[in-house]
Amino acid sequence: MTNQKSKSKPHWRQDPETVKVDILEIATSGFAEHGFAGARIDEIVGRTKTSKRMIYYYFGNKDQLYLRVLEEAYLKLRNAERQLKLDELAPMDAIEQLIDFSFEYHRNHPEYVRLIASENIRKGSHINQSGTIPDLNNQIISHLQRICRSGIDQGLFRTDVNAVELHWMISAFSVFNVSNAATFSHLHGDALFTDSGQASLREMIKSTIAKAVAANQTSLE
Amino acid sequence: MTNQKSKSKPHWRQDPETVKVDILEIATSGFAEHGFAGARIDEIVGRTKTSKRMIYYYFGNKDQLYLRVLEEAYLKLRNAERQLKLDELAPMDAIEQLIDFSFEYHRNHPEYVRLIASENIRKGSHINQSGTIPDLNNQIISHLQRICRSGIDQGLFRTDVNAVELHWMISAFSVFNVSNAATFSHLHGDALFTDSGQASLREMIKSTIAKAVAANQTSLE
DNA sequence: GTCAAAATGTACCAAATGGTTAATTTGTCA
DNA sequence: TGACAAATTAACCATTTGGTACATTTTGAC
Repeated sequence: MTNQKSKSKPHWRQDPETVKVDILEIATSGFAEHGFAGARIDEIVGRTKTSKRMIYYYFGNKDQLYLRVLEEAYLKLRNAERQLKLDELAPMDAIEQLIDFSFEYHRNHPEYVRLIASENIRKGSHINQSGTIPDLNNQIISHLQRICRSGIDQGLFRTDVNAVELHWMISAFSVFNVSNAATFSHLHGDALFTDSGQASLREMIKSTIAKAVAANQTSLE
Repeated sequence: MTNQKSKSKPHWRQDPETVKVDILEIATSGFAEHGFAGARIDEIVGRTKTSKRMIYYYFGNKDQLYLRVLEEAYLKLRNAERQLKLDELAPMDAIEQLIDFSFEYHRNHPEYVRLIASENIRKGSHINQSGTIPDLNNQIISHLQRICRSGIDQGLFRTDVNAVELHWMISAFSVFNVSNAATFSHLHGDALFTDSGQASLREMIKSTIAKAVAANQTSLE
């Protein structure tokens, strides 16, 4: 309505960076909302400040756009993860803090979980083409390995704790809690998904994993 | 090539049940493979013995077909689950057997996991319209409740174990193991997804959950 | 100021896709 | 046996969708 259409000269400023960020953000929510196949380029464009042409200009096609979105999502998670100061903590505290972080991060970034769910439906066809993503994810494992080593050395952890298995467990809880919330709460009620339900779930997870990694305290056997 | 095209009269027999089953089976694999949005009616039809018209004749449209596929998948899981004779077992054994079952069932029926993953991307929009599915899923919870009650009464379980939380945990492990296998194994290696890796994962889950529900054995506190 | 390269807008397109129309055959039962 | 409903085939359609052609404007270097 109030657009300056009367001006004879259409007038705009070049701003590649902002355009790219804009596209990437909207595309993230678009793909997260509907999955890769369900997302619509036109719908994404509609919510963008720019035109469809720009998506193809900067990102090539739908697949490449999705890959960039995925890479960005992984990058953000691992960046946040890196800011944790786990090495200063006692091993068990470090693990509990990591669980807290993981649980809350996934919960607060459902778009990350959904992107990965969609990627798994595609059997990882996009992630396989990424050069950057695998590197990022070594961090968390080696971090966990340091913690495990330390816990074992101090006699606090079972000697056979495995960092990858541990990460698998923490991820399973954190991811499932978000990825399957819709069907689970529909089938079994939403008690677990209220704020207090989530808080107690998180505590349960921590104590569950703590018991799983803890060395046997009894001297039996 | 060898089709009887020369015959002037096209010749076929009516067989509604077989047609419906055929469609449902192929549709299951189609939706599981590509998700709801990614599945293509034409592709499904192509693998069917019947024609596209039949899908619409019997199932109405893509959404309703998907709903029927989903319902069928839930039905099969709960049917299999019902055949477990858990009530005859000691509480802890019952839980471990249930974990074994759940873990293996999901692993052997990835299409079930994938259908639900897709359904969650849609935020449960289909499952919400099903009258049959919610009923089915009460079974497992009440089953777990009996086990928990029994375990608590015998002093074997913590008094605050919660059947829904327990089901949440078992599901989280069983589902994540399949739903995120593609990305997880790409990022962290496939050691956990070989036969022996899966077996040890399963054992770890059982002992982890066993410790989580077990009453404190020490009389400290 | 000129000019080429980068950035953007507008209009358009071919293919894919979910769904339908119309006609034909099969089965059933009075 | 013939009429009528159920089952099935084959061709067709409107819309959506990812992607593009082409013109135009902005920017920065010289």
